[in-house]
Amino acid sequence: MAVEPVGSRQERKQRTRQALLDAALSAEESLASLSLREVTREVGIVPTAFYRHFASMDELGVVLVEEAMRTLRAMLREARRSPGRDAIRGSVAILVNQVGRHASHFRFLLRERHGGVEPVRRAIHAELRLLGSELATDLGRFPGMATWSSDDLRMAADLMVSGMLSIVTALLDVADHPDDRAEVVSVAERQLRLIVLGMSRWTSPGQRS
Amino acid sequence: MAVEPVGSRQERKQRTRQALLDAALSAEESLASLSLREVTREVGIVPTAFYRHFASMDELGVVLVEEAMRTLRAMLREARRSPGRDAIRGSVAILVNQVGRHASHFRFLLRERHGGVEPVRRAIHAELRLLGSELATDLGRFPGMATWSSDDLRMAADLMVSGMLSIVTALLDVADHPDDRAEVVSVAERQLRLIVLGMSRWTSPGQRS
DNA sequence: TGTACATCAGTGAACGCGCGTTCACTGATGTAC
DNA sequence: TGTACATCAGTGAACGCGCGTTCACTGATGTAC
Repeated sequence: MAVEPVGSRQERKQRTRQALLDAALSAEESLASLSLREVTREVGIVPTAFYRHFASMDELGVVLVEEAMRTLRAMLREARRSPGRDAIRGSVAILVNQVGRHASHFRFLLRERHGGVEPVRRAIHAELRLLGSELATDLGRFPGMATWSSDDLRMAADLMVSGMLSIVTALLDVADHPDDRAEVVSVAERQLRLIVLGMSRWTSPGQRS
Repeated sequence: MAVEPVGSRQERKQRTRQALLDAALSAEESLASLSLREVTREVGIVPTAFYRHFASMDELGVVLVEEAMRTLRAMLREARRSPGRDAIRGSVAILVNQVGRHASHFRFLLRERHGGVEPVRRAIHAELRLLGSELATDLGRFPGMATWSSDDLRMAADLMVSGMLSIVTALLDVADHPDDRAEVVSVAERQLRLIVLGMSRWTSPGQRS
């Protein structure tokens, strides 16, 4: 009783493509030192079949950036509409949850952001800049920050993005040591609290004038 | 008139060793995708001569981590004893200066921190943790922070280290666009100011009790 | 429903190349007397 | 100062290996009639 292949030809192609993306994402090493042959071996196809899906590993890498940034965006969207009460604790909890569920996406972004191959680095860089400007717009809608200059909003947004990334870094570092996670969470919450405290006392040029 | 080699055998060996380190440091790619042959080619020796100096590229990488961390430490030391007046502006100026002078060291640390090969990543990770605890001790000596709990000191120190790293990232990103540097400096100064403002209003558990 | 043809994801052989590492070596530098 | 020997940084040939990419192919799936 041979196993029948499932789905249309198009669907199966799509599945192979996703398997290639997943294999590259889950590798320990950076894309720069991951070979096309390793990826196809992992997926179980012959090396030459790779070209049915991507023109090069770089192209695959750029697609992975888009995929990972979609995860990051979804996380921020969730954090943004989290119920008030204790917004900081809630945001960190969402962060912990999402980093746990999509660890490979976050690991990929951090790994390729500085160490990656040029087109991938450029893609990440562009996406993070975009994220910063979106967040700046969002911050401007907060009642307490309505009077901030757009420059200062951008400054605060970038501070939050880089803060978020360093929290993600710390979470990934303790992914294998569950006992240390509580400590990381506690530090992250206090760091955010300190930043928010600073923001609450900040005097934007718009207000100074 | 042939050029005579300069220095003792030991001195010349030392010079070759440093040339290998410099070649690896200045490469665009991560150590993981840099070949031993590329490095020796750059230096102008035969590949097998590499082994007179290092057992492997990993070993060379760990030495580079030590070298780069020495630069980072020197920078922090300089910032620490910078004249008061405007400590934040002064610290950022030192950062800009050092990143300009030792760009390759900072680029190396950021590149290998997440993307690098395992022993190098581990070395960087350990060094940054150490740096954080040193800085926490220093912060505790500030008059205004004498009453902070050691936990909160560590939290603030880690926040400053990660903030510093993201400023370094931004500076390296604009290394080729001198026009954007002033903007990056302005943002960095305001971010630090915001954090210091938060710290000045922070109530450590030690004070709450 | 059946037939003839087109499409195309995956195959497998082949290629030239750069890689890390081994090994025996060379010849200038250093040391002991 | 001169001689005999030891050291050792760098050489060069050789190896087996995995790499990316080419090419002509196969055979199941899809489409037109």
